[in-house]
Amino acid sequence: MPKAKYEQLYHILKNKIESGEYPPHELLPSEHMLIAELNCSRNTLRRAVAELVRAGYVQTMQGKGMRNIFEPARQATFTLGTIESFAESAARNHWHGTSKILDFAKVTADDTLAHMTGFAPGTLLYYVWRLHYLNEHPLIMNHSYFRQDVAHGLTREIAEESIYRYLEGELHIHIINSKRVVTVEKATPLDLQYLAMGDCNCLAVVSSQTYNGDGVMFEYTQSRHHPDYFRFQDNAVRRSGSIV
Amino acid sequence: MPKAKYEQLYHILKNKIESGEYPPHELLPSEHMLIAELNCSRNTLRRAVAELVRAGYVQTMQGKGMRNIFEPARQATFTLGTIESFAESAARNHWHGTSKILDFAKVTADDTLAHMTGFAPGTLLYYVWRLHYLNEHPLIMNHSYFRQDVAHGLTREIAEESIYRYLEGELHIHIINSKRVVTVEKATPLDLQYLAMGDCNCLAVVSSQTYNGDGVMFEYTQSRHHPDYFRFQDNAVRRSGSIV
DNA sequence: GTATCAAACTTGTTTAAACAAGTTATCTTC
DNA sequence: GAAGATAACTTGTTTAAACAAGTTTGATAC
Repeated sequence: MPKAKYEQLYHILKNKIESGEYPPHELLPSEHMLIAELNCSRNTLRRAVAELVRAGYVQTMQGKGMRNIFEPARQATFTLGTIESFAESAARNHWHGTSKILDFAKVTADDTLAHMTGFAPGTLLYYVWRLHYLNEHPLIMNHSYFRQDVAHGLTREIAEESIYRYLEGELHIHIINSKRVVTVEKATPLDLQYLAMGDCNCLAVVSSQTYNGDGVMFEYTQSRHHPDYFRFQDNAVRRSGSIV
Repeated sequence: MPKAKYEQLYHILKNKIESGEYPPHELLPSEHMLIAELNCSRNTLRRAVAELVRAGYVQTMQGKGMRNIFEPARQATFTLGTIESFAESAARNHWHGTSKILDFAKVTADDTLAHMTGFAPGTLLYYVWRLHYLNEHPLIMNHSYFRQDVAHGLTREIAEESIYRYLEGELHIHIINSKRVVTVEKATPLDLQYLAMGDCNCLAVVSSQTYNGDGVMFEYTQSRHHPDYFRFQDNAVRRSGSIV
């Protein structure tokens, strides 16, 4: 449960939109009415609305109002490839997700690795090679590198369970920010061997750099996804000629 | 040039970060100092900073300050697949981009098309089939559908030039919002015929629904990208257990 | 009836103030 | 010197007010 008031308002409005309490493609009540209904200031309401805009739920129009542009996902939505961990995604969709560690090692970043990951050369790292299964099908292969000084004490046994539960629960690391790049790459022999690709010879690759609460990048992960089960959603807002 | 003050501040700070005036991985001046330097209120500054956070330039840390986490793109960055039009992307990167219309037609959305695009069945549409070249190489194939009542008067000749220039310049349509989904699909015979795929048999597909200033979806485009030249960037911010 | 203007809406931007909460440095106390 | 309290920072949240700007409604004049 979020403690900030604007986050609570965000979820209240989001739920009313998703449940259809606010009719699709119609205008929501005006700011004035929502303020009275939700008992908040205009600024706080507007902050909640700004997040709804960002998430693609409503669109505001100066002088007119805000329109509900939410549409329920049309297909059974596989929303992998987000900042959610695999365990979280699986739980949210009531899937049976399991993982297998293929390798766990301590490495030092050489120039090649440093260039690929963004860590400084010489950085001491944990390397974790994981395979994620969904309903017994191998769908995602992850190559992860964690800074040893941040993810202190990480072991193969912990990685078997959930790395993020250890980082957040035990080490109290706050994961704040994640820069991600999605590309499509030719499948390697390793991909073909482990991912049951069928006759596809390419896969979706999500490279992410993750920062902790101190602003230091502590994780680089290259996530190689079976193309049939990869789906990446985004909502872009354009205003006054500039793209955000 | 953005007229809003917070957008000006955003660009001022963004430029200082990109140019290295603020040292990488160091703290920026505090809000207090930036307010004095930029001659603005705290709220306006914080709005600019919030956009820098979203764009992945800085990371704020309560009690500590804001850290510059910008890193210049390491490889010569092909950043296609954004909300930018192909013409805009090409111009920004000083590339020679050309387009070819393969088909232009007026169609009516049947149930299948309606299901795929999100338009209501029976909607009158323009269909535009385009091929985009970068330095003479065919890289992107677009299947676009525009509502006839919104993109009124669109012709094949206009599409040869720039559709968005017509929509924004002539019809004064404000493009506000674009919902996008990235997937990886098996290449069709059409893809192989037009896109010079080499030995790849998959490609990146960006499906987008674009809304105008009235909140009506007026465009659906399926953009099929040559895998070697597809790159999609994103920055995710996670806070207090919820993902935004 | 029609056109025009004005009033009453709507959202967008900016400033100000106060308090909450997390971090760092300093000073005190032992 | 070490520990702990305190003061002085930092960013985070909330409220209030005023004005700007776009849209709709309705009254007025013709």
